[in-house]
Amino acid sequence: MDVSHLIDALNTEQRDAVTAEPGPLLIQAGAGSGKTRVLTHRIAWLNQVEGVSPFGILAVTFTNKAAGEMRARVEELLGTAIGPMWIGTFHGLSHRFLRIHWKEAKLPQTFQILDSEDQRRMVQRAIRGLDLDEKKWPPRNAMWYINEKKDEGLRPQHIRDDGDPTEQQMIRIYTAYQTACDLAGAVDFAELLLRALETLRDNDELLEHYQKRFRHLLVDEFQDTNTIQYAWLRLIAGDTGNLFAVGDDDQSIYGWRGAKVENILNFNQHFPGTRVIRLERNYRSTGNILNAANALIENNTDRLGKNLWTDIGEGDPITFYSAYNEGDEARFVVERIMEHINTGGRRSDAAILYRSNAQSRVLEEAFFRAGIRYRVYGGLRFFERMEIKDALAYLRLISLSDDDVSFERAINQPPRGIGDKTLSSIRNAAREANVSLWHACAEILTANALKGRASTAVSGFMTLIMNMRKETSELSLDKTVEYVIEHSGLLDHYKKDRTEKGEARVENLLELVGAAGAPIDVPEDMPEMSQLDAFLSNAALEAGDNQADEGEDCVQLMTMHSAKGLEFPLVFITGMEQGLFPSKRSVEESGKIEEERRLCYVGITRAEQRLFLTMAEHRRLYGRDHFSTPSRFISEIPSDFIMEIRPRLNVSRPMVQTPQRKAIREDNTTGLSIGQRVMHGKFGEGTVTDYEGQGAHARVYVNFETVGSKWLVLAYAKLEALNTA
DNA sequence: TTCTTACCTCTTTTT
DNA sequence: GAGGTAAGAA
Repeated sequence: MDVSHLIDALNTEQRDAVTAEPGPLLIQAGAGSGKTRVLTHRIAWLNQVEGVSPFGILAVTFTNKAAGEMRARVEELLGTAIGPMWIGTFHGLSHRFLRIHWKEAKLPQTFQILDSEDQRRMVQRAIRGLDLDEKKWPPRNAMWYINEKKDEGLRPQHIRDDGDPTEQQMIRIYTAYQTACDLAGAVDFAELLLRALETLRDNDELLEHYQKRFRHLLVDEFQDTNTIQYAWLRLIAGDTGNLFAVGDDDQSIYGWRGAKVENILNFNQHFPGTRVIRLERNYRSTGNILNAANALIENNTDRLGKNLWTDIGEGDPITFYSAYNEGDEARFVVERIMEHINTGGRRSDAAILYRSNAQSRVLEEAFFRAGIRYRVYGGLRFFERMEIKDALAYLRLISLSDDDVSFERAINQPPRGIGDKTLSSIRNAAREANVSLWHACAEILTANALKGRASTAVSGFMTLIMNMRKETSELSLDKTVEYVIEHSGLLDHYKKDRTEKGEARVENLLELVGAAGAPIDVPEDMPEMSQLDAFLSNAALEAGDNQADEGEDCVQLMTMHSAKGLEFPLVFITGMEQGLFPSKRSVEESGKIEEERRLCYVGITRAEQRLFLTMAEHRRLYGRDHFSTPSRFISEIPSDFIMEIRPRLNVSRPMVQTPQRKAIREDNTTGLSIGQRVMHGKFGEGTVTDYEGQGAHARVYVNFETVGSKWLVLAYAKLEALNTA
């Protein structure tokens, strides 16, 4: 068979990777080195040359987008559909597994998936159920704790509390939450993975079956795998499976949510005889951009080490612009993009990257004023919108009335006279009898334990749900959705809101009907799943895009995290300020700075031709003023590759409102003004960026060049004011 | 019960 | 500065 189309366009290293003998393989793929191409060609190679059936291949990614892209590209290479191949996200594939083996996993057949918001509510209920103060035990923190433990594969009984009361309390919350989930047939994201892992591990027959079936495993973005994902891979790979891992330790930017770079660094130990292949040739960026990236990342210590190169040529130097404030920064960016457009460039060539989402607003305003179309990534997505979640709650109740999260959401939305008091008596009854809210309602009603009005309202709600179930049982999915938004009263409820927001909500609800009309493929190995359940699971797992017109030619705004895996001819990294990027927190916690630097590396390597770095000397963020020095990352880029441009003279100096603001706040009794350079005996030189308090309590916030920002009490810290030239 | 006003928090994000 | 939650007023 002629397989030249699979290898002809590849360089030597890529070809080595694609055609390697079976066995553990670690591909160190630098940014822009063609890793997706290697992955997809490897799959095609396995199938066409090694004769591996699509059934025997499991390929896993982190995002639905990446999974979809991989599937499409493999199908294109093979010229045929590859339906039975397991290509998907860790969560998607675990979900598929659990739908098939729900009995072994001890789940109800119609188990529901909780998204983050559902999960938070569920944790909140557990906390209230334990009679804990929500102020002291914020649901969100408890949720983080639970997810962290689940991501490490830990159940409450596995956690050692070491007598720590906080830990003990968290374990109690975890336990209560898990009990509630099991009762409601609810599975959160982390649970999908953990439950799949446990089911496989504790069931020899299943394990043997899947180990035999999936002789070839391929993983993308391997540096982002966390403990449980890695355990999942190792379990399925077994001792003889072939794991093909593609990753880049320099692009590991998700340590804060449990990703373990160690999985790459220790790969050899777990898989003896691992062959390592490095892809260092970059096909994306100019020499200047790559050199800057290489020099920056050199400052990290824990690296496998690699150096990107290109023969594209040097290209333009990187530009650094220091703006007066965030408005001036935005203006600079907009002007550069205007120039680009005026010389025939496309808007979609340009990406504006920032560290935190809060930075997008000023940029958005500037683009809006300039009349340039833009698109912001991140934020609320379609299936996460309030009105959509309301409608989904009704649909879930139709499918499984024991779903407590949906019950709480639907029962008084739209308002039907069931208030806190009635609801809490239902909750209590449910907790005491250890049954779902729905079940408790039924019992309360037969026992006649509610007052007249509440009783009518509650039984009215139950009848409504039961009627919906009956009336929609024969309807198609989109007709079901239509029926539900109509008869639940949701549509009328939102129609009453005549504001723009309300109108958008009504539109979204109608769009949901449309979404339900689109065909959804229930994979053939999940035959027992109803259309409705498939739709609901899909809604949770793939929350949908946040903006409809994706194909439009517009400027892209996003965080550096969400830019990973993307590339643009023209890239702006904004907010290059000490304290913002690297973030204040990462400077304070030791060891965090390296991940921050990797994030910067990711940002830089997104650029193909032109890269602009900008900062604002003065920035208002979260309603507070910040005065900053340039990010240390700027100085880590050798001056050969970067060109600093001075502000232009025709820019009217924007208002730095310190005088008025001082009057509003309090008198500055520190004797130091913001922006003042100071010298500290231990910390060295720094700049005053804030102050607070009076007399003996007066403190100043100083941004030191070497140790970052610190609050200092003036009475103790001997600060020497320096003259600024 | 429901609507309105005060208070708190606040990196990064996918599933 | 905004969004979400919690206590007060109609």
